[in-house]
Amino acid sequence: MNQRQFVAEGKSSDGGGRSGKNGDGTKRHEAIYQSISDAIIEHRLKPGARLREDALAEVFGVSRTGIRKILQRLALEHLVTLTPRRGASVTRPTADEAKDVFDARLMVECGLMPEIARRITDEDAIALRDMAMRERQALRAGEQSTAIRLSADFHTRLASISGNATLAGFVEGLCSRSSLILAVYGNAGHLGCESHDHDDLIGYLEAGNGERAEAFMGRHLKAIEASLSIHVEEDEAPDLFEIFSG
Amino acid sequence: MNQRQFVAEGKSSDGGGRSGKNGDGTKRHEAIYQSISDAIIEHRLKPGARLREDALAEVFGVSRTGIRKILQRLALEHLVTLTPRRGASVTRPTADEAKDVFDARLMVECGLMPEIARRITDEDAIALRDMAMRERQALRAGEQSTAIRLSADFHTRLASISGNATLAGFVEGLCSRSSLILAVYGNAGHLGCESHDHDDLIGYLEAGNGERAEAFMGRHLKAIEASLSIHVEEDEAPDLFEIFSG
DNA sequence: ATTCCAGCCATTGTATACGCTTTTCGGTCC
DNA sequence: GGACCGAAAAGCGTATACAATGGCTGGAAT
Repeated sequence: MNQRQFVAEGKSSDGGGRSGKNGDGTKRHEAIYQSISDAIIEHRLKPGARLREDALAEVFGVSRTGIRKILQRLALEHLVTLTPRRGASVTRPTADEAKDVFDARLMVECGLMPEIARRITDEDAIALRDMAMRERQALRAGEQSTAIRLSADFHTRLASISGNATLAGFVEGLCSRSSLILAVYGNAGHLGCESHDHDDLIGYLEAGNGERAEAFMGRHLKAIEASLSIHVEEDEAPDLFEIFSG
Repeated sequence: MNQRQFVAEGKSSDGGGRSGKNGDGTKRHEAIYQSISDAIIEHRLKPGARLREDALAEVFGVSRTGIRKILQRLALEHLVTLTPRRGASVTRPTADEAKDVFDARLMVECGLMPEIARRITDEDAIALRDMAMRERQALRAGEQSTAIRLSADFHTRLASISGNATLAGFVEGLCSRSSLILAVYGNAGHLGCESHDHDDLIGYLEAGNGERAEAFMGRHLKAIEASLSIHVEEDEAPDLFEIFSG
């Protein structure tokens, strides 16, 4: 069960110890952030998993300082939860949070459709079709991690076509969190955006039919949300107050 | 020009130096974050102002470590810009960014209106009217800082009534950035949400007229955006390539 | 046998130290 | 007189050290 799943990079080239102290550390940290973020989104790190600073520092060959920075960024994006003296763990979204995230996606992604239909280029459509195809392939091959990741990438890429970097960034965060929600509330075998939904959507957008794309995206997201089994699990904090208040 | 505008808190009670090492540091950092954030939103720290880690650490009586954490959080919220070896400075929003932010506000804040009209309570309305009143007072008294802050608070509070914490948080960030945009592109004397717009809006919401509130909010935000003078200042990076390419 | 308490250990929070890069200031050369 | 180059200083990036807290385990008492 050793989590050697991370690429530790060839740190043997460092010689020994703390030689290359300030060697383009920024990019290094960005790569580590991506590694952890990907592992969470692809469910290789499941909700509730503890993320110990020492362990991560050793795995990636950097000091705890850098890991802490990354963990705090992930916490701000709601991908990990930082409990004051307990450290970091992968966020386990609540039912309320899941509803909020999907409501937000419904509003923003649908609202973006008309503008996207106006601005989409041929290259965009080609890239999107490629992603949709790879997603179907991954699903058929049983690679759920890859499929989930590609689905999130599809929606993120789509939003970026709108040209609004702020909204695109927001959608990106929403998609990441949706991946976490799928990990907790998703039914195995029925996950993510199946069938040819994404292909159909590209068709509407290429035709410049923003309204139809908007309606379709609405149904698409509602279908995903409806496929979740949101059992309000009250494992921790069994609501003693409520139980004994009557 | 000493920036002693920050409350340095009574650190004399500490005795001398590094005595209270781990005394509820979390809350302390939260307070420092609020101080800096407020100073930026209220334009006491203007866009472009440099935020040196050493200086901030000394002013607030903590070490650079804590300041760095706060600065990184502010950077993620687009309130400060972190240039790799230069340190932090208050973000100077570009024209594109300003457009993105206001487009995002238009979509999200308007989209939230129907739900807010459905859920608004009497206490909400009272609190909102109070904020609107204080904002008008501040404007009349010439306290622009306070007025800007109250205007952002009003919109933020409004969004929180929707019950969607994710969207409310997004709107909060958008309002903070709007304050920065006003600092750069706003015309003095004509700033922020003037007149009785906010009061009118509360009226529509109390009447449960979500559609009318939505339309009104749309006009309100468009009016603010239109009042900006977005001169595409190309001071830095004088586009040498474009100039000499012809 | 179970529960409570105490001490230890694991792990985070904070500060400080050090190296590297960038900037700025002063001197010299053209 | 101006421009270029070198050195010093200032400030950021990273690592490491230390302190404190919370959980966990072992033991004892009921």
